[in-house]
Amino acid sequence: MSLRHGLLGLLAEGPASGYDLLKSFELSLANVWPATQSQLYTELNKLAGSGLIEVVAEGARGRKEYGITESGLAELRHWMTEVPPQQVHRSDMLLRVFFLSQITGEGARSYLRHLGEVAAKGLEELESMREFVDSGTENLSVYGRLALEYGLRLHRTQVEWAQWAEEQIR
Amino acid sequence: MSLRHGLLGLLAEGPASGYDLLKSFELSLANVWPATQSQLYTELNKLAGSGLIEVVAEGARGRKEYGITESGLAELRHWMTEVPPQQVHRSDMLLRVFFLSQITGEGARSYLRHLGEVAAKGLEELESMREFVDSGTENLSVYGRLALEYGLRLHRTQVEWAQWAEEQIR
DNA sequence: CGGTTCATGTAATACGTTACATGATTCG
DNA sequence: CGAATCATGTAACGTATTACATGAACCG
Repeated sequence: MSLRHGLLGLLAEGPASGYDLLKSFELSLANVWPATQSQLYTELNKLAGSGLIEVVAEGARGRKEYGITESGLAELRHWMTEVPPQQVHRSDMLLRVFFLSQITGEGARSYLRHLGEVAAKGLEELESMREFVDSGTENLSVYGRLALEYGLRLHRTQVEWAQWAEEQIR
Repeated sequence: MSLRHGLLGLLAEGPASGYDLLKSFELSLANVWPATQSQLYTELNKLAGSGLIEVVAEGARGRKEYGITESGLAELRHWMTEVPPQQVHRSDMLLRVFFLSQITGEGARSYLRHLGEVAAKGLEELESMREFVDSGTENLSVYGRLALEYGLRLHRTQVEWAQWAEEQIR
């Protein structure tokens, strides 16, 4: 249900085409709400159908630029302020942890080590992203920075946990 | 695809009915891989159909006790060791953070405060869960403890981040 | 004997992924 | 003029949620 709100949120900052929005999802929202091309175009048509967005311009190659409508803005604000955020995260990574007794001790340690490495790699990426953002060439909002910082802290936590967890298995 | 492996993992520790498994999902796996009753029974039938589990006993009230088969164990281990964990989480909570500029500063602060409170509450719950586990009455595996510790650290991180984030908006 | 718990299933709907399909325009 | 990029869409399939539906057995 939130792809819809991701699109509304982006369109609230200005008109854009499906193609533009896809790029935005790939760049800024990739870690928060990934979406496929297919899903995105379908949802745009649904949103236009229900009047939350509308085509404001048409360009070359069938390009359709969408703008958010008043009722779209209302829906966005309603979602922001009234709809309680859902706290359900599925994690196949953690699910495996529950079943580590099914493999050998060395297998378990190597799995946890791997998790640590992956998290460390993700952390590095986010750090270079922050440097890029801080250099000023890219204008990420204050709020984008908050989200980025969340990612940084989360990854650090995971790196530390993975190290700790590996040590527990002896 | 991982509900399947959650079921296999639980059945690897001993036979159980759909009803039993549902309780296990609600208790131990609720924070890692929530599943509904409907989904679970459907998946059990699929698993039995493909020979990864089998009915080992039938009880009162149509109770069917399932056991994992050799090929089920093989599939579980394959998933544990060969299939790379997916690192894709969607978070409507963070998505909202990206769009906080759409509401007032006070609205934004109150949202972040709320996130902190929710995380703090979750943290408390996990802490009492740990106490319960450590008291020894309940026998959670070493690996369950690792997952629990992950949850604790994650929640602490979120509490701290929410406080920090709220201070950034002035 | 009546309410709770045990126990299993189906149907409709929504959301997400992968693959398929097509074509216009720009740029070198 | 050919490759890359821009640009949009559909179809099939798998997974997840909600609601509906049913009934046996246990316990007080």
